Amino acid sequence: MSPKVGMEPIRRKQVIEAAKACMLSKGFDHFSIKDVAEKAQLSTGVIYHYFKNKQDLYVHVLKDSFGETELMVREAVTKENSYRDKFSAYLEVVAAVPEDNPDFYIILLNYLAQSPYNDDVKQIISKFLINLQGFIEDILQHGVNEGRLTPLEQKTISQMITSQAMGLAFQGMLLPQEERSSVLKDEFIRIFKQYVD
Amino acid sequence: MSPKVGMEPIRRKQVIEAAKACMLSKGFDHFSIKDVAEKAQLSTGVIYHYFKNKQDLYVHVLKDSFGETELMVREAVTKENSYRDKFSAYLEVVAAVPEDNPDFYIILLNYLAQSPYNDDVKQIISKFLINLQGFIEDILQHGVNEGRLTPLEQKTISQMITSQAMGLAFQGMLLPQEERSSVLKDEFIRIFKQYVD
Amino acid sequence: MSPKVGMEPIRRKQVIEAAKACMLSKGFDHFSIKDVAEKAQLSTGVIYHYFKNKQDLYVHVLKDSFGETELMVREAVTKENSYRDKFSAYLEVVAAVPEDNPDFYIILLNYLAQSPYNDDVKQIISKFLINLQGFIEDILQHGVNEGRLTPLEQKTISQMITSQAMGLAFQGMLLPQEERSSVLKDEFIRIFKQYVD
Amino acid sequence: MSPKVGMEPIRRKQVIEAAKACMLSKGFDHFSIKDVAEKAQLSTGVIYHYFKNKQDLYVHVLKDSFGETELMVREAVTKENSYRDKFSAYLEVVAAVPEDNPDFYIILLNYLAQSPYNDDVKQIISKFLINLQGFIEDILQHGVNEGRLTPLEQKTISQMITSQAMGLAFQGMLLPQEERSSVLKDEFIRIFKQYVD
DNA sequence: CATGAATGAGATTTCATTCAT
DNA sequence: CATGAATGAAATCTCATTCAT
Repeated sequence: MSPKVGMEPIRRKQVIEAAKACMLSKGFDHFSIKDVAEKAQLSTGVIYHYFKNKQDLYVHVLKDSFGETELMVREAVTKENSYRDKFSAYLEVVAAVPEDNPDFYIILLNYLAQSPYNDDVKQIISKFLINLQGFIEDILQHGVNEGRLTPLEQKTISQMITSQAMGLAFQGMLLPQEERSSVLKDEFIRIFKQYVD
Repeated sequence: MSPKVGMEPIRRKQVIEAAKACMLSKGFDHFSIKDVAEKAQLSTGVIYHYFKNKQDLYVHVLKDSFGETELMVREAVTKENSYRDKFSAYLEVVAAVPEDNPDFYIILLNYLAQSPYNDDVKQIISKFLINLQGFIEDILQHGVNEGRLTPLEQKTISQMITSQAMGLAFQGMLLPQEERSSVLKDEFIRIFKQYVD
Repeated sequence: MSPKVGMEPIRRKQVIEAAKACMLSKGFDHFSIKDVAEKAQLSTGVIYHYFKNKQDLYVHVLKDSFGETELMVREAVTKENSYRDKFSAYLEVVAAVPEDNPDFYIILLNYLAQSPYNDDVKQIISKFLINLQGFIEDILQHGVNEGRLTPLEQKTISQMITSQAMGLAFQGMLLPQEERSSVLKDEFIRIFKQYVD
Repeated sequence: MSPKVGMEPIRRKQVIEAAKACMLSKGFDHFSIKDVAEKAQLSTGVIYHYFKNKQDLYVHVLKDSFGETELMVREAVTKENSYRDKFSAYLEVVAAVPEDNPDFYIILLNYLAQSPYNDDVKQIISKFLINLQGFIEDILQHGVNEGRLTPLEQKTISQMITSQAMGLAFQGMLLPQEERSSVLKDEFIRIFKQYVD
C-alpha cells in the first residue's frame, strides 16, 4: 500500500468504526488497541499516529456516535413544519432509536458509567443531552410565547422526555419485551403528547 | 495477625463494602483487588479466601446494593395501608433514592453497562427490576380486579415508572440541577399518580 | 472428633494416601496442600503437624509407594524355592506391575523427573532400584558361585532387566497397546530367561 | 531497544533455547517465564509476543528437542546401505544419545511425566516414539518380506529396543556407572543384534 | 506514513506456611 | 491435637505506548 496524503479523515473514521465494533463486541473496557488495529486491518502504530492515546480514541468514538444520533433527530424535526408535528416527530424518532440503532444506547450507557470519573466524557454527554433537550425547548418555545407554558414547564418537559427515553432504552436491554416494546413506545408518546394538547 | 473462627460473614461484608467504595471512587473495572485489600486493611490473599474471584466479588457487591434498596422500597410500601397510599409511598421512595442513596445509581449504572457482556449481572439486574415492578403491579392489582385497569396497562405502568426513575437518576448525574431535581421529582410523581385517579 | 493419642501412624497414612491420590489426579506439581487436606478430610493445619513441609510429604509418598512395590516383589520371590523359579517369579512380578498397579509407574516417572534437582529423591529412587536389582543378583549369585556367570554379567543382567521393565512401562503409558502389552511382556520374560538357561 | 522486522524465527529459537536451559537447570515446572526472559535477555512481554502462553512454549521446546534427536538418528541410518548396517547404526546411535546429548533424556523424562495430564504432550511424544520405531520397522521390513520375521515380531522388536534404550538412559541418570555404562550399552546392542542374525 | 517488535508496569490469582484460638 | 483464617511472595499474562526501521 503506497502511503498517501489526505488519508487523515479516512483513517480516523476507519479506526473509530473499528473501535466502536470492538467496544460493542468485547465490552467497553475489554478491548485492546491491538484488537482495534486488527479489526481495522492496520498496525497498532498507526492508531497512535491519528489519536493521541486510547483515551483520545474513546472520546472520538463518543463524539462520532452522538453526532450520528443528533443528526437523525435534527433531520426528523426540521422536516416537519407545524410545532405539533415537530413535537410528534421528535417523540417518534427518539422512541425509535433503540430499534433503529440499538448500539447507540449500549455506547451511551458505557460512557455514562464512566462520566463520574472522567470530566471530558461528562461534558460531552451533558452537551449532547442539552442539545437534545434544546430541540424540544425550541419546539415548546411557541407555547411559552403564547403563555400556555411556563419556562419551568418547558425545561421540565424536555428533561422528562429524554430521561424517560433513556430509561426505557436501558430497561429494554435487560427485559426481553418483543411486543411490549411497542406498547411502551406508544405509551411514551401518549404521555408526552399530552403536554402540547 | 489474629485468625479466628467464624470470620466469614464479617470478612465478606468488610470486603464487599471496601469493593463498593473502590468502585465508587475509581469506577467499575478501574479498581484492583489490591485496592480493595488496602481499603479493607486486609491482604489480597484473604479476599480469595472468601470470594472465588473478582467476578464473584462483583456479583456480591451488586446483590448487596440491590438488597439494601429493595428493602427500603419494601418497607416504605408495606408501612401504608390503602392502595392509593402504597402507590404514593412507592413513587416517593423511588424518587428519593438518588438523594437518599446517591451511590446506588452509580453502582447500578456501572453494572448495567456490563450487562450486555455478563449474563450473571444481567440476570441479577433483571430480577431486581422485575421485583421492583412487582411492587407496583401488586398495588395496581386492585384496579385490575375492579376492572379499572387492564393487565397490560398494569404492566406498562410499572415499567414506565421504573424506567423514568432510572432515566431521571442517570440524567441527574450529568446535569447539575439543584432546585430542578425537586421539580422533576414532583413532575414524576404527578405524571404517574394520574394512573390511580 | 475427640483428639486421641496414637493417631500418628493413622494420620500419616491418611495424608500420604490423599497426597498420592491428588498427585495422580492433578499431576505431580499441580496439587496444593489444601487439595490434600480436602481429600483426606482434614484441615491444612494438621498436615503440617505430621509432615515438616510439602517436600517432606513428597518424600514420604515416594517411600510409601516404593515400600509397597518392593514388598510385592519380595513376596513373589521368596515364595519360590529353586533359583530358576525365583528368577521366573521375579520376571513375572516385575512385568505385571504396570497392570497390577498402574499408578506406581506414574509416581515413579514423576519422581524420576525430579531426581536431577532433588538429591533426597535421587537417593531414594537409587536405593529402590538397587534393592530391586539386589533380588536378581542374589538369585544369580548361584550361577556366579558355580562359575557359569561372571560378577560383571550378574550386575549387567540385573540392570538390563530393571531398565527394560521401566522402559516398557513408560512406553505403555503413551502407546495404547491392549493385546500388544502381553506380547511385549512375554518377550521381556523370554529375553531375560535366556540368561539362566 | 532495537525493534526490527522479521525477528520472529530468531526470537522464537532464542526463547526456546532459553526455556530449554531453564528447564534443565531448574526442572520442568520449576522455572518461570521471568527466568526464561532473563536467560534470553529479553523482557517477559516479548515471550508472549511469540508464544501464546507457557504451555505453548513447552510444546515448542519439546518439538525442538525431538526434531534434533530424530534428525541425528535419521542421518545415522540413511548413511548406511545394508539392512544389517542400518540396524547396527540405529542401535549405536540410539545407545549413544545419553552420552552425546545427555540433556535429551532429561527433557524427555520431564515431558513424559506430564503426559498423563497433557494430551498435547502425550501426542507429541507418542508420535516421536512411533517415528523412532518406524526406522527399525523399515529396516526389519526386509526380514518380513523374506519370511524370516513376522509383522508381530517386527513391531515387538522395535518397541523392545526403544523401551530398553529409554529405560537404560533413565537408569543411567540415577546410578553412577562410568565404566558400567559402556558394558550396558554393549549388552544392549548385543541383545538386539540377535534379532537380525 | 506505516509497521510491528519491544518494554515493563500492573493485574489477577495461587499457595506454602504460620499461628491464634 | 485440630482448625482454618491470614499472609504475602511469586507466577502468569495483558496491554498501552514507544520507536527503530
